[in-house]
Amino acid sequence: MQKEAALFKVLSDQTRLRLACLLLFNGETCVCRLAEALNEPDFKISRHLGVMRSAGMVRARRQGTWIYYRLVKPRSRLAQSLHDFLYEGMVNDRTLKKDLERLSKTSCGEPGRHAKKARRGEHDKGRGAPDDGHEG
Amino acid sequence: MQKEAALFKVLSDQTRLRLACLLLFNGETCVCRLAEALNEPDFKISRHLGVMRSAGMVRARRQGTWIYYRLVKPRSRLAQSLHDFLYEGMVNDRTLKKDLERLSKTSCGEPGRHAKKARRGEHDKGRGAPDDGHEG
DNA sequence: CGATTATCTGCATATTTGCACTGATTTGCA
DNA sequence: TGCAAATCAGTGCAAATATGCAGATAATCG
Repeated sequence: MQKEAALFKVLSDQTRLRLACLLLFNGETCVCRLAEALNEPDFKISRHLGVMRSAGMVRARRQGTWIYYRLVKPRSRLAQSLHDFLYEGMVNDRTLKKDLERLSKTSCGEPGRHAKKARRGEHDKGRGAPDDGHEG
Repeated sequence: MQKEAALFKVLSDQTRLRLACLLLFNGETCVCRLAEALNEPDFKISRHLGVMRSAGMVRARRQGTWIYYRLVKPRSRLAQSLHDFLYEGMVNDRTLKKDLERLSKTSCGEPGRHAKKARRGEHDKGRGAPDDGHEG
């Protein structure tokens, strides 16, 4: 059951859990928009997505300059249960709602959008609004 | 969603995942029998049970010399989903079957049983059979 | 009370993990 | 080919975690 423990480990990090939820509720999304939605630097998001990909939880697709990530379609009963579990458990989550809200306003430089994303060094640290402190 | 991530973190350790499964499938069990079932030293099991208890996942009940642990009854939809998820995902797990098998043969000194448990220093390290390598 | 059994805790150590920084790679475009 | 933008990968550091050992605590029995 090493495999299952590893699955839980992937979701034991809040950043990765937020990413998984965003992909679950928003579908395929590119890295830069995810970084904006979470208000975190891109290399951090990239790294966590790499962890999730290594665990076989997400898959990447390249289109031009951008790389789009999506949740792997559940093939096993276990994976389907996990998706259901995530969906039911998070559908009313406050952090997720905020993330989705930010996501809807993102513009990562995709064609037809204005590029205005958080640059390296001016990310989340030290903000005032406790968006994701606790909601249970 | 810090709370949910913490829940996943508890189960991200294989020892704790095995304990959770044993409690899910076997019900309330005392520490010594759990330690025998997992073939791990008692203090290690005690530590992990402490982590699970701090997370609100299990509850302890003292009866004489022994302390019995059980999974907390799911009260939220999320917790119920997690139990279902665990049950469905692990019911056919090889490691769990071995653990349950060992558990059925345990005798931690409870009234009416013969005491014959692993002593400190002679636990699992360096066995030959890869019981829990991978089974999915 | 003292001995025994079961469980928990303090301390030290090894491993793991997250994070920031930097450089390399890939892609688009002229 | 050369340049710019975005993502990926390697390194060093600090914090968190797991583990082992020894000792402490709690309950039972004689």
